Amino acid sequence: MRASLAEKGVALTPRRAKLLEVLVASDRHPSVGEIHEEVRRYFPSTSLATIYNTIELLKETGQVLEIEFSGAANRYDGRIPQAHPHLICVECEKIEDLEMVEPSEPLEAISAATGYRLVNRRTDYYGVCPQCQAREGGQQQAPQSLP
Amino acid sequence: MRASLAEKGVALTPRRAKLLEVLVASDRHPSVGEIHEEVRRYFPSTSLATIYNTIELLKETGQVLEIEFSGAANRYDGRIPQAHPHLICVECEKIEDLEMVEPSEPLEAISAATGYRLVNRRTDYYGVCPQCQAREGGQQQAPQSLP
DNA sequence: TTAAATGCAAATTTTTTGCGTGATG
DNA sequence: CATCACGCAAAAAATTTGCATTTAA
Repeated sequence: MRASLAEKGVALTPRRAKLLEVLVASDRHPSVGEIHEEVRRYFPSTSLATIYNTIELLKETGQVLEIEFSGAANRYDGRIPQAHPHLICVECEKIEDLEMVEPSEPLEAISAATGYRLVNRRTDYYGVCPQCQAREGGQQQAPQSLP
Repeated sequence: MRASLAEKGVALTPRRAKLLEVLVASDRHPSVGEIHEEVRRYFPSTSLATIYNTIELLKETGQVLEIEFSGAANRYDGRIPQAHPHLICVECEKIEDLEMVEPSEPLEAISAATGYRLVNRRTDYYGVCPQCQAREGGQQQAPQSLP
């Protein structure tokens, strides 16, 4: 993973190393803001722009998967950067990896049928997680933050 | 469709009727901006806020499917508001419905396995459409606009 | 006439960009 | 000393909100 960065000729600075670590250590699919907070615990002067820049680098080398949202901040998956299904709680905004589902059609079949040169796929399931269901009818829960 | 609005107790004003018409008449998955332009051709004083408001109403009654993007504007599908796969060209930003693919797992199976109460699904394939491939190597094309 | 619909403009939020400084090889 | 990393602040872009006015049941 670090090798990919080296290949690209970009330096693995301490800040970037920490960002990589945060990304890989978390299975919570953190947002840029959350990554920023974590990195700042070790490098308090780190700016948001640097986080965005570094994530851009990682996206280019396919080392992080970006999960886009319009209203809210994008979320990032540094553990399984290949496209895979996610389970998204619409209440607490938790995002989980969903291992059980494999999309039926391979990209090649769709490519052949449509003429598109496919580069990526996104499959997300939206719902209410068990914890939020249990809490239902009671008061709302604040969206989660990193531990 | 209009009945759904009536049931909800909201008025079907001329602007809203036009917006519905634009939404259903187009298979291009227009953005709010594009819808706005179209509606303005008939009601020039229409504001963007009204478009956003009305789309919010339609979302609540499940009459329009929102396709979220972070960088760009969201796109809307008023023809097939049920979740279904889309084919998205990353160059010209065209969005097509993809009929051939049916996600393998029914929501119920995933619900049972995960404990989530699922409400929606999103499946998108990203690639370069045949037209943009043909143009490749040449100059870039401007993103499409409504006809 | 009472409530809903709307226009307008300001505010919010996320992400991008420009520029100058500083670190590093 | 030349390049890349970075902080800072401003800029962009999409969406939401507050408020006053118009429309309409």
